[in-house]
Amino acid sequence: MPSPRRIGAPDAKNRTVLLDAAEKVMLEYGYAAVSSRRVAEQAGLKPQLVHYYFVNMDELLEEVFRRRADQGLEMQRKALASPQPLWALWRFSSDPSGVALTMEFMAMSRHRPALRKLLADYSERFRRDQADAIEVLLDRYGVAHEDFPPVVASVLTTSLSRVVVMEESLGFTLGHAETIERVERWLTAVEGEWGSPKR
Amino acid sequence: MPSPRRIGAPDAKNRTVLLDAAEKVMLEYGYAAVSSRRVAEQAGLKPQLVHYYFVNMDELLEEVFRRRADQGLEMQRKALASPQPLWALWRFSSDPSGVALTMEFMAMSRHRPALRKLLADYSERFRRDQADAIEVLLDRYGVAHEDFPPVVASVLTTSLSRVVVMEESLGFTLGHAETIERVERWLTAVEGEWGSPKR
DNA sequence: GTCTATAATCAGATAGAC
DNA sequence: GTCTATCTGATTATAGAC
Repeated sequence: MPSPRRIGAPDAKNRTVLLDAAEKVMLEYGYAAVSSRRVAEQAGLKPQLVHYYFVNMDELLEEVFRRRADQGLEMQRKALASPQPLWALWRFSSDPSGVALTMEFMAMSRHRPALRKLLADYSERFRRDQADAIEVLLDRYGVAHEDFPPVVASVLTTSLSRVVVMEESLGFTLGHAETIERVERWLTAVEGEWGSPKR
Repeated sequence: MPSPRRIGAPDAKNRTVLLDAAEKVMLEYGYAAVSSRRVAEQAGLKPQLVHYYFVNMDELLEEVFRRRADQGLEMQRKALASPQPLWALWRFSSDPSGVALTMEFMAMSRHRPALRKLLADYSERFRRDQADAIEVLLDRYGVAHEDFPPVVASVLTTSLSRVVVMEESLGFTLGHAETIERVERWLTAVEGEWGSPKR
């Protein structure tokens, strides 16, 4: 009943090479281009090796996501513990390749139940970490937020950064400067200029 | 030099059937599933007919986008001319299939220059129409907006509705209720409850 | 003007070689 | 434990039949 095919060790060097290659292909050409052949070509390996290290293409994609998402959670934690946490969060959320990969995975997930579950779970962790940190920070800065739950600030940050970065990648920027200016003006008011913390 | 292949008339019945089928496949299975075979199957036609009516798959995709985007612009105009224009805009922007298709096209566009240009052009028209209408409406409602340009309201509306709808399609809704509540509370304040205009 | 038979290429996956 | 030869089917596209 179980797949009789043997699978390469999780820590084998070529496995990592293939994961890196898959991520690069996805970023550069989109998820639809992540075929065993293209990934192998990018990795400088034979296409069949993809099927040696991963039971199927879905598993490869899931591993790419998991690896990157774990890195992201860690980076976000560092950002939220930095001297200007809200600024750092805004900048982290506006990272073009992070946004691009997230969008690829979201589009892809709509019809892959396993991947969708994975995305939903990680999204929840990202938002929860953000909301928890924002709550502490607003209190520390003395910003009233009885009628502005921290989780709403998290949704807002994610929404604005994602859409602005996505649109920018299309070469469409109408309204971006005005929007970003307002976000950054607020950030400066509570945390000082980016790079020179208030306290 | 030019393609010697003959192409079916733009108003032929089967051409429309194929466009409908392509849109449906895209919505249900994602852009990567829009192959001549799947589209033809959905349309109840032979795969080769796709290549008779469209020079290639990219052209088919472009036509699907153009058709839907034109419909969308028209629907948005109607929404913005309705008795509760801001409510109508919010609801229009939160249409799940509209958002899903937009996301598919955005993901797809990252590496198809022709499609990207098309998307950027239409995005600009959507935003401009929104910003222009919002400006008139805020004045009419007596909402001060010296420091809140209408185009920022447009960016905000698009960002929030898109991300919330996308996340919902993943089954991830943390913070949505709180966010939507605040948007709708504001809409109610300026235009009355949805369905019962203030004036 | 509309559609089909068929070529050329590319995909995922596996059994088996080293 | 690592990799390859190879099968099977899908995909785009064209040349040509009705």
